[in-house]
Amino acid sequence: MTKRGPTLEDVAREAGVSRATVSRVVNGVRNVDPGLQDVVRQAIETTGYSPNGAARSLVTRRAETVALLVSGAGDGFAARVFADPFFGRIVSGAVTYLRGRAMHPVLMFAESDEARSQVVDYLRRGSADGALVVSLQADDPLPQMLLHARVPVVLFARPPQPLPVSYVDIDHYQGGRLAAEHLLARGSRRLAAISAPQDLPAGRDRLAGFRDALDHAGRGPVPVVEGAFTLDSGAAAMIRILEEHPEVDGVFAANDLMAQGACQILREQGRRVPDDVAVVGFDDSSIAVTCRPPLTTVRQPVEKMAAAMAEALAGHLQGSASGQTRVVFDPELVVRESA
Amino acid sequence: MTKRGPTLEDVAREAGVSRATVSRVVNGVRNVDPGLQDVVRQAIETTGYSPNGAARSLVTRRAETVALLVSGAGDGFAARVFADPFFGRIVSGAVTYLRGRAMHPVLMFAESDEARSQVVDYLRRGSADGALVVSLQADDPLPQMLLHARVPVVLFARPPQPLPVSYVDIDHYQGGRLAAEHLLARGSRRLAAISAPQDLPAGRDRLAGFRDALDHAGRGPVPVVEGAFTLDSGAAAMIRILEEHPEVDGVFAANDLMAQGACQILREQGRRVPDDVAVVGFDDSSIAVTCRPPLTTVRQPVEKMAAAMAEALAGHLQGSASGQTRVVFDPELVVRESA
DNA sequence: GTGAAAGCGCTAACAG
DNA sequence: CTGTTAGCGCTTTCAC
Repeated sequence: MTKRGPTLEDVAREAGVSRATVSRVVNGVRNVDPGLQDVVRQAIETTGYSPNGAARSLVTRRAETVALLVSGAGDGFAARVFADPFFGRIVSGAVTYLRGRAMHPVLMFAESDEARSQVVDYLRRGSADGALVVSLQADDPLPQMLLHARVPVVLFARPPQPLPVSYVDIDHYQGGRLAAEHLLARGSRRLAAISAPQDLPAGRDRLAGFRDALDHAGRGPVPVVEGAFTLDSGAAAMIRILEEHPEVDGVFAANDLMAQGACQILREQGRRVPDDVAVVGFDDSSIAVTCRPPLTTVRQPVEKMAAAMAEALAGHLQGSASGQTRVVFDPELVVRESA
Repeated sequence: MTKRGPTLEDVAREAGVSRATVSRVVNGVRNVDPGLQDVVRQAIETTGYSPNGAARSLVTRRAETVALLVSGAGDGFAARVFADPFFGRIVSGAVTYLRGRAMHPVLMFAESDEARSQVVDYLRRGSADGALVVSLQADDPLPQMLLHARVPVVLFARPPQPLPVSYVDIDHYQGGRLAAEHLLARGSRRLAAISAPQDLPAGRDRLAGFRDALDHAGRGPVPVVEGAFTLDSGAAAMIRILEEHPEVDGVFAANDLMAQGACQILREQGRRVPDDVAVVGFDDSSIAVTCRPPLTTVRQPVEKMAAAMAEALAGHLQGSASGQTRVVFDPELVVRESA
């Protein structure tokens, strides 16, 4: 690693100009004679020069990098996170936006106290200019830690506790309503819900919207089993619902992965989807398409949301945005075969 | 962003010592009086000091960061990558190893020419010290670009063209044999294969091992349909196999995702797995467990392989490893229900 | 329009 | 064991 590439100095010598001029050319600052520009560019070419990021960051105080943080807990966290295609969409959306602004996204996992403090450290050191964070736990301390460390941050989803922070979200309540109304409209009468964790605002809102729509239609209270966003938890919830309410003919699962688990159980128990039991999921992740049958689901425009997060962060970084930015998107029902 | 945190200088003043001493304490260099150490640590505490990464990197020429590159092509690449749990395991393994060495993994996608040059740029700038790369395309130019830029790199899997580069892989040929022998041993006689892309060494080797084992057992040539590692391609291949060889009673799919696609088709066409048609997958990803029925599959110790990659890279970085490191693991058959 | 010079915050010899 | 002294490679006033 004693590979010391050429520096500005080398290029300047080669081009017969000063470091300052080379710097201006490299950074596209005008006020440089077009002729000289060519000479410099030529010199850069022949020397194979590439600017040193550390030196640059040291003076500009910018790393041109933003951290994309996924926070949660447990062993094999990265593997579990990737099990839900949801995250691929977030990353995709963020990457797409950032790429155009020449910012580098770096994905990091914060699944333990150690990992969290390493992440905060990374930001405090200035290795990244800000963070986009997706938090999977209600009691996740990461957002607070980041805020406390004065790191510019934008969250995916409104945090469980009120925090002076920017975030991007969808109207989950409305999403729950959409699911209920669709099930009702197609004729399902004995409904049940596999909810998201109720310590998450999204979980509460989706369920509240679902329930309110049902109440509004005079379709009283429904059985609810709480899931954990995983395939297994969806399957387990479905089993319990079938035991306790064998007459069920419509289920709203708070994400697609749980809906898939529910479908598997239904099929195993000989119920046809949607003929015997209709199933509505949430997210419209790739699972919705590959699931058998393909899922009717409430779509979150995740890529757009991620792009909005990146945009908000970029705004904060260049100081054009003050205070908190909060963007709430509308969900949309996507009808496929499961309901 | 005019937030200029406290510097070494500030801490030194607060503690009444020189910058050098504070630096020593921060970096855990001994030769510092224990008493002074406490004073310094106290000063760090009260000032809320955190070292500046750029300044440090500038002199150490190390970013304490390694890039984890996933290279391929196409729209929504990140989303597709995440659709295969395989990557979660790679990330998991690498992260686990790196964490202990206080190195930060940064995940980046290189799915277009633009993205690739940005990635190379990132490395050339010194923002990361080296790269672990997972390449999904036979003609991927990224490894070459990295090598050319003199970036320390370790690949996941042997590259299609011989390259003077370190890599970690498994014995795919042996994996194909394991699959064939298992299918034969359980009594399947009319076999077929859904292969991986044949421009990939892994794809060729898996198929060769499968075929050779069959030949060896006197079970002649088998129909082969090439897939693309995706669920859909597995399903499509299965459909074609059923059309052309309805008598098939055993299938080897070159990864779990394609095996899952095959299982879905088989079920839809009224074939029981494994009773009518046995299916063997490859990878032992989380899909193998969640698939119905759970897949018998050839396991790649992906987490260990990723850790080995990180270890090899770390070796190169500290200069203790010279030339290329090549590690080849043995695959292992995991028997579940599908065969 | 261009160059000279002053750091950015840190580590690493080198003295003492 | 501790302090002094040089830079690391770059951007950025400030003169010219």
